[in-house]
Amino acid sequence: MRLFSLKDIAKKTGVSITAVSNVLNRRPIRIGDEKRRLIVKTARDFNYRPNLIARSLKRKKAGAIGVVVPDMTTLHYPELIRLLEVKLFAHGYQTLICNSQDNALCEKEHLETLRSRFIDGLVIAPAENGINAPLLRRISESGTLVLCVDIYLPREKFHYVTTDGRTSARQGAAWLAGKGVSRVFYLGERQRHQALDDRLAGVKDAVSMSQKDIILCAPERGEIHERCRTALRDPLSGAGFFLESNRLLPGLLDAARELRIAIPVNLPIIGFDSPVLVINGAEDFASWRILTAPVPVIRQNVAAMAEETAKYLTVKLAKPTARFASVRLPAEIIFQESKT
Amino acid sequence: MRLFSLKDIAKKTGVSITAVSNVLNRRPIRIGDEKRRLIVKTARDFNYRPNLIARSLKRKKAGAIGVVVPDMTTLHYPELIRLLEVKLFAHGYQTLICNSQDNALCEKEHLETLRSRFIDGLVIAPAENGINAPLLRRISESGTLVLCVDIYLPREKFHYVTTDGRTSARQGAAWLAGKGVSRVFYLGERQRHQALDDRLAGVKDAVSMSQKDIILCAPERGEIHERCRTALRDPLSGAGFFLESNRLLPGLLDAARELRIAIPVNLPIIGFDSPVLVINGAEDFASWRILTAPVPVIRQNVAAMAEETAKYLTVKLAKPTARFASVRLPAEIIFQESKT
DNA sequence: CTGAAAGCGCTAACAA
DNA sequence: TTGTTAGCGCTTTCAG
Repeated sequence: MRLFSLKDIAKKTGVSITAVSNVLNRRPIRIGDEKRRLIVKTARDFNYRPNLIARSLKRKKAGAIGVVVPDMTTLHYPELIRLLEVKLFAHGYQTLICNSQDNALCEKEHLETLRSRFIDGLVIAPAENGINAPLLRRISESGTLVLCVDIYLPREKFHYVTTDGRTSARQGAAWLAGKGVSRVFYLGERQRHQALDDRLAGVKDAVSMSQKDIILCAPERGEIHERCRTALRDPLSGAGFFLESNRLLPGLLDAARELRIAIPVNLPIIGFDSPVLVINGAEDFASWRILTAPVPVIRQNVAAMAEETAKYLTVKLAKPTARFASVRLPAEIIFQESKT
Repeated sequence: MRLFSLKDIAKKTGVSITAVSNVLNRRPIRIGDEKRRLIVKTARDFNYRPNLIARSLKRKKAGAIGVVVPDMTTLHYPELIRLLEVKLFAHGYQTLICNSQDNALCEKEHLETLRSRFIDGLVIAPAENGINAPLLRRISESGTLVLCVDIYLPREKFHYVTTDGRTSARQGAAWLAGKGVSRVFYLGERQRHQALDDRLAGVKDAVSMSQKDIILCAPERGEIHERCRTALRDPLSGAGFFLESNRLLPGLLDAARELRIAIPVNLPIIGFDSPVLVINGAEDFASWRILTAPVPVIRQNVAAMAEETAKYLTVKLAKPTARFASVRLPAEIIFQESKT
């Protein structure tokens, strides 16, 4: 079944297709009030919706924004995407969300597909530290707005919206030092990118670290458990942990539980992102109980991130000459002391 | 900048556009091996990608699936969407994910937009108990495959993939009874739909309930806290809670903590979906501590849900005559006894 | 002011 | 076997 088209309305009202198009698109074209009203009325009566595909083909713009993230279920991405989707839809843009699974090939496929759909803008948290940067450059040069979010590529000219990880990490590490921690372990992701390196740099700014206290793992609980166990077996006077992301926390808790080290009382910790404890069995539960008091959290401002991203896109798409600087948003440190 | 088009290739190779189209689309058309190779080679050399917009306009199919859910950040939706996206992309479909915010108007807007983009299929967890069913019917009649997921509309003819909530709820409630619970409180969502009513029905199948022990709240922590406090103030010999969804758990824990009722030792509970405890402050932490042992969880099989959904779409799109029955997937009850 | 007409890149029916 | 051609529904230019 066909949707109602401009032609149908033109036929019904006895005016030209052009006239209908002009009226319905509110173009500043003079036309008789009589006709205008008739056109608007018929369009409404028949619930006319422009065929966005035909329009895109002609305009070479789809009214859509592509969003490519490594994983839409972890960290702050779900929330970021949700906020973005709502804001962009309010501005008349559809959002095409893609999972790159932190895999450059997969990301490339998605980018090519998005491109051949004429997206107007692309928001990306690049996979594998920007291997696809050349492709991104081509996309950008072909007229699509490219904006990095969360993960940015320092050697590329793309604008970005991210968190000022270095400053917050410095503050977080300083807090650990203030708690009497003399040996800071840094627990981070094996797969690196600039935004993560910023955090590590921030910690190094605040406290002196030996290379072997930097533990980089795949975000896989078993591996983290093992690496942390090894680290914690040493006599640990004055030890503390800085977590690059609290999504690594479960593994650390597993290790602490095994070694019967209560956190944070016997091992102060601090990390990025709110700890999310999913109870999927008695094992989980036992590990969570090793956390005996609330720990401070470095929380990124996801709402502001979405806000800035949406603003950049909508403003710049409406007025390509608008100037923008990249944004590094401050994170907030929640020093949540127990009040029990 | 324009992308490479069929015409460009035709010009470069000196054959007709049709020939190029046929070769590149692997249509069973006889053509000289010489030419075929040349075409394929030039296409690859210039990194040709078909203009999907033009193709959609012609075919009236976009190679895209719309997915509309009430909220893509809560419950099992993020995981479901992720799995779907990966599977569908592997089959050559792009996924358009939309948030209806459980708001019929917003949902309607999204549906209209999706429709005017010629999606091939629509996966929807309908908002507000299916107010937009007539629109869905129109979409279905206009040739777009419509499939309900998670939330289904019993009075409509759309196929669906959901969880057999009634059976699992019955088993869960029976477990409570087995634990010596003689008075089951049912904590559920105020906004109803069939899949939720199924759970309530299941509980009623297993235990007799008085109407006033059914507590229906907005999924808002403060309100839940208050309602649960009221319920728990009565002398509560033999009380237990059935949670329609463990996303309501935080409010219950707040109330239990206030009244110093340890869960589950003094108040057995069971509920749908894995409990997710986000620590966003000392208050949260204190409330989570009132949970002193693991509790059983009724876990929906999200992977199977995504699997069935993707299968339905891909098979039925490839072969519209294929017959399918709606699916009610069994949930799994995780009786996670503590081993500490 | 108004409308006819060209064409976006692709597909498919039809000629040659 | 191959190529020509007529659109898909919309926008936009250019005559009337």
